[in-house]
Amino acid sequence: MEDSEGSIELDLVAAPARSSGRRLRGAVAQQLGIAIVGGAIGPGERLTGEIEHAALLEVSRSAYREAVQVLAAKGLVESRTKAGTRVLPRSRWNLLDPDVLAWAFAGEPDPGFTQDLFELRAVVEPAAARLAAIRRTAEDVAALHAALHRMRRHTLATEAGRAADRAFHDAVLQATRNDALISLSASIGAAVKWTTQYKQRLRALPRDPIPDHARVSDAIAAGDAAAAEAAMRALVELALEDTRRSREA
Amino acid sequence: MEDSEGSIELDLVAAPARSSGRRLRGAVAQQLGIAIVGGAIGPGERLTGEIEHAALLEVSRSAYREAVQVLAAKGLVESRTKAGTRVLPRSRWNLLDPDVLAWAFAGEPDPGFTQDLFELRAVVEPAAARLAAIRRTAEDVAALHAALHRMRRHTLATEAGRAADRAFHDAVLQATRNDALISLSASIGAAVKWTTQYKQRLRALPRDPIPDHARVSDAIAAGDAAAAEAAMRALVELALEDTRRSREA
DNA sequence: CTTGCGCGAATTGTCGGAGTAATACAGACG
DNA sequence: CGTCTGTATTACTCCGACAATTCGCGCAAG
Repeated sequence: MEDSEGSIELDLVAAPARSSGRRLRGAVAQQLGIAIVGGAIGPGERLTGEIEHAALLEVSRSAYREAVQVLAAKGLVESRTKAGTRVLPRSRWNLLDPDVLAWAFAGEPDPGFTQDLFELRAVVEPAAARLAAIRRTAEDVAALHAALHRMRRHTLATEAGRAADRAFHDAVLQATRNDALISLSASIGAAVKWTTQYKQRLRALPRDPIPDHARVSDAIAAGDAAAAEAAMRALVELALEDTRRSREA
Repeated sequence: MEDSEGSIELDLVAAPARSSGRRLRGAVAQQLGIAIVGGAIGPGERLTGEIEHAALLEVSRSAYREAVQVLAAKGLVESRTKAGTRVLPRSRWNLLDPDVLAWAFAGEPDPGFTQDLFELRAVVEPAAARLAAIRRTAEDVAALHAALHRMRRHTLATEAGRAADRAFHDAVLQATRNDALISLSASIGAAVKWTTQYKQRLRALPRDPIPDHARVSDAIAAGDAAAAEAAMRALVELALEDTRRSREA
């Protein structure tokens, strides 16, 4: 391959950024994943030609195949002999997979899908707050307070502040002691991250989010399930309203 | 490999059942996945020795590596140079991934996790029924009626009946027109499938599930959001009670 | 003319081996 | 006692070949 560069200038796919810690196949998977989730490839039928596609990306067939395995594991593609590997319909995708979510928000996020994620939060998080209020331990309350404290110090304008925001929501899910909900935490957290970032990008946030979060924290600490649920519902709905307003603005 | 069988009788891992349509690597991934999710390997640190482990399973390194990539994509393991591939803590697993769910229920299902899944259903499905009542189309109502009809004809004692049950719940999620919830449908559906099967296995179902489902269907068809949410909540809670009772019996 | 069967070609699947890169660990050094 | 460097181990990448599968086409039989 040491002499192929002279004749072929097919860098159009942009050399996979392997600087990102991820191994080469991870970069290939990310690249293909973004192309698929972003709609650049389309849920019809593509990716034919294993060897030629690998050559196009300037990686070996092994690396390309392992990347495709990752995509197949997330339900994005399906490989069958003779028929090639085709992109599956969107309904088969594991949209809540953290990687898939990251890929979905790598480009311009789809407003409709962002709305869907907020709706999911509106369904899950209030119920989670209710369970958390019933089952929280002293450690859970401490984690909530710590996250809230970090949110106060930094604002949502800084990455540290947004990380604290995610830590807060994660702490609520953790306190439910429900493995299925905790697993959703990774997805919810990603949704919170991307939507908050999206909201921030358009204009400075118009409202102080601290009181909303404090109300949730206090209700959970007090063990008041109904109040925790109501406070969290208000929080999510206000966040949704902010996002919608900033999109229309 | 044609002569290796004579000296080595290490079939203890049981020849990967590749008859199941799945390719060899899929069988390896399933085998490892069940071992991990089932707790046979433990979230500590294992799977060291890529070549030797591949030899143990009597597959090539390529197939073994691709299987490991699948597991890594689902958050079960993490590979790092020099340190080997270690099983990640349970909190990092994508428990809602359909494959992971299937592996979790391949052996004896963990009662605690089953309880967690029911709690997830209790959170998501009533809210989904509410949204479905608001947004359902004529096609959605037809799908609900068709599933209900199939449930009436076959019972939950037959596979066809259980498939109809899953189709019913899937139709509700579909009617929400929310991609995130629809994506959860695959997980919820798996949870419904396994828990129903688990319930069935212990003793004949003590209650007729048709009226509960019919109430949900009618409320959604009528566009009555509150009634749909209440009916679905009752359905899930009764199902949970059945499961709990059959576990204690 | 229609229908069924089998052969061939194209594509993914599987294999084994060689060389590279990264890193945990230990030992030397300040 | 802390830091640095070297080394050994492990996964990562690449390569080329062969096997398995299956779709499509042509041929033959009805």
